[in-house]
Amino acid sequence: MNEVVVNEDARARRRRGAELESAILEAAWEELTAVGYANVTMEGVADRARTGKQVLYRRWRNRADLILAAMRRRVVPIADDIPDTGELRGDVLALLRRMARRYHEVGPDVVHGLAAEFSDLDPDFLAIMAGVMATILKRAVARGEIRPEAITRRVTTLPVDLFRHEMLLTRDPLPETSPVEIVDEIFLPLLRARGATSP
Amino acid sequence: MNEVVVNEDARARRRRGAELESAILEAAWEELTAVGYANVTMEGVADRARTGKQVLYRRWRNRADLILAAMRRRVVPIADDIPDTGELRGDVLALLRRMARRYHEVGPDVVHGLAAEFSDLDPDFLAIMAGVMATILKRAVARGEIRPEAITRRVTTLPVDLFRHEMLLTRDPLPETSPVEIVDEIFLPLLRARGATSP
DNA sequence: CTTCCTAAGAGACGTTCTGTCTCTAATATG
DNA sequence: CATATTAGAGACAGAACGTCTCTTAGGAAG
Repeated sequence: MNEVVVNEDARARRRRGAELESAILEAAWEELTAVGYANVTMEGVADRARTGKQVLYRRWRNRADLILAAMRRRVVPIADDIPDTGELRGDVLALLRRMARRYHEVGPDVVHGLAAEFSDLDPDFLAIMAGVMATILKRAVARGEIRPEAITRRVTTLPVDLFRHEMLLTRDPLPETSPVEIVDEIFLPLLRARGATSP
Repeated sequence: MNEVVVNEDARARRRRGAELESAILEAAWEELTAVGYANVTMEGVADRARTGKQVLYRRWRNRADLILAAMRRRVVPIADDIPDTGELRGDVLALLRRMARRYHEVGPDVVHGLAAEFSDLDPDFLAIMAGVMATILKRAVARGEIRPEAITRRVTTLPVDLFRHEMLLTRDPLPETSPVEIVDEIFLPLLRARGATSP
């Protein structure tokens, strides 16, 4: 008894470099969705990828780094195309909805797990979102929708910050209507008060 | 060899009930500040409190519950006295500053650690803050500072949400000026736009 | 084709912490 | 004084971490 089934042709093959890395990240993602963020272990991922722990540790310092890398592969970079609907309201709405889509793609469990592990957010990530909003606002200024004096750092990041607060700090399912509420109830009225030109 | 030093008079005494619980929570807090949130262990707390792990597990289900309890003892309940400066601006500022004081009392490491462990916030806690803000706004309405139609759920929680976002989602030291900026740059202009009566 | 070197695959290992269990003796309660 | 709790102490099994070692596949170099 205790026979070792060698699974011959599959076992002979030995993956390397990028191919192996891909397989590991794929396995990590599967493990994530299978057992949930809290229960992902290096051993579990290694087994699923049919490799050893050492191979994982050679590439990522720890669990969090590995999971983050696995997630990054899954997520479409958000700064690549900045919404441009020809109207401020549409642009901001599109941006928030894109955030919501990402959130649901990745899954609340993973988002919360990662937010927990890293505790603070990647400053680069915050800066990227601020940059996207800055561009959107700049275009609105160019169109004459708002006056440049209305814009401050805090005003710029307001809608994204509010939406992020809602995504990360509650576990309730994200209401479909949040982006519209944030834009119509908070952001646009505020800009109006701060001297936008058009109603 | 292997002598057991009995530390006679201190060892004879056996604490119970509330006294023991107090000592444990005190020890947990000391451990927290000594080794940092991530490195607090049940064993460490038990040793520091000169008791056994079982005594801890009899009272709290796990590490997070224990640390939360230790923190709660340290923190002045926020809903007990609602700021009442006679002016909306002063009230909101006072509330945010009270949040900041708590944050610094407890310490960033602990706040982030707990936020991480629980991932989402205690819904009760969110509700309490919303209630405090609701009272502040109600008083402002009574004074004629703002019109009741200006108030929505989202408007009510706005300043607290923004400040919380800043406290929890960045690890940068909290700027002294944030409360003023949130109130003067965002919250009051928004209320003005939504039909406050006084400038 | 032969040789060499890097790193994959496999698993053992020491460590730390968790949470449970067990035993005894101190102390509160009646 | 008698009895029921439960504190104090520590052993224990289990999980997971991160390190180490060993053999050997497979690419690179001659």
